[in-house]
Amino acid sequence: MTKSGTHVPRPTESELELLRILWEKQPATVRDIYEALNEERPSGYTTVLKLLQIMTAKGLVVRDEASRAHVYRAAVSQEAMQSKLLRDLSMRLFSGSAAQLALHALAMEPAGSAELDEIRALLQRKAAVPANGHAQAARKDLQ
Amino acid sequence: MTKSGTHVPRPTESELELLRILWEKQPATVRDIYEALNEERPSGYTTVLKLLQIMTAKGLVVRDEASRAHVYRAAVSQEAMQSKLLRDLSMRLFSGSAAQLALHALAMEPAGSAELDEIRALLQRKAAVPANGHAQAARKDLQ
DNA sequence: AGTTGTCAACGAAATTCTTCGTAGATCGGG
DNA sequence: CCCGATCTACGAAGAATTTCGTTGACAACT
Repeated sequence: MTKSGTHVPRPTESELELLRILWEKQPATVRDIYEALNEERPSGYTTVLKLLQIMTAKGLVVRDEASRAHVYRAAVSQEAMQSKLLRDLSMRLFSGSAAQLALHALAMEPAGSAELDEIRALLQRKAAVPANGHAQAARKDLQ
Repeated sequence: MTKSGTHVPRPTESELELLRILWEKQPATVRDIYEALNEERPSGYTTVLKLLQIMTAKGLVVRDEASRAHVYRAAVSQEAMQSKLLRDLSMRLFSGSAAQLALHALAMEPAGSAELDEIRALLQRKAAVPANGHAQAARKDLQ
């Protein structure tokens, strides 16, 4: 029973590790993922398999069972998961303010990286469209 | 044995909940924390006590056993924990780039909030002093 | 056809997390 | 001095997480 429900749960530590690999290399078989994971840390084949089965049940990944070696894909995009976990952390530790979170993250960052220019551009855009505009488009993903 | 070692571990879900309360109200007794927690969700007194004992062993909180009712304090400031978990998340999900993380967080945020001005100011400062790295993140963290 | 290798499924052990009941010590009043 | 309230410590149950061994199916090679 594949719990075809709507809500994608928060991945655990290990599950997120597999998702990272999937976003990089999907579609992928258990063996693909197993080998990629073992370039980062040692792990058994059936360990990976079991995790993927659990993740399938949770709805974190989807699989194609057509060939003998099942083929897996992430059920959510990396961007959606980033949004989800950021919102999560901002609730948990930043009084729900993603802007506070961003401010803190920027303060930790060395100056002069290319992303800072992107951020300036984003702020410019936000200033141009005062007080809502993107707000909705930007927050349609979670839940 | 109180593991007075160097590394403060990542708090679990519940531990972080207690830390949030402590940052707000410390120093606090078990009862203080218990009552504050129960304004958010129901929980038993000994549940809170046990958690605090575990957190003491982990080094997440420190306690003063002078009076009969022990008095607890967070062992790390909220800012330090924010940095720690942000770095964590950026490693786990943003290829280690806190700037990417910040960019994503900002994109989720409604425009026009007061924090955006702070961020503009911060970027201004970073532009003025290029390539200074961690100088700013090093500002007062502990109390 | 028999042997060898790969696969998914299952179960289960080890660990961590969460919750709370119970016991024993201590304090304040009567 | 005894009673009830409050406190810490201890242990343990239940859930979630992480890991992997074993089994049976299937395939591929000889």
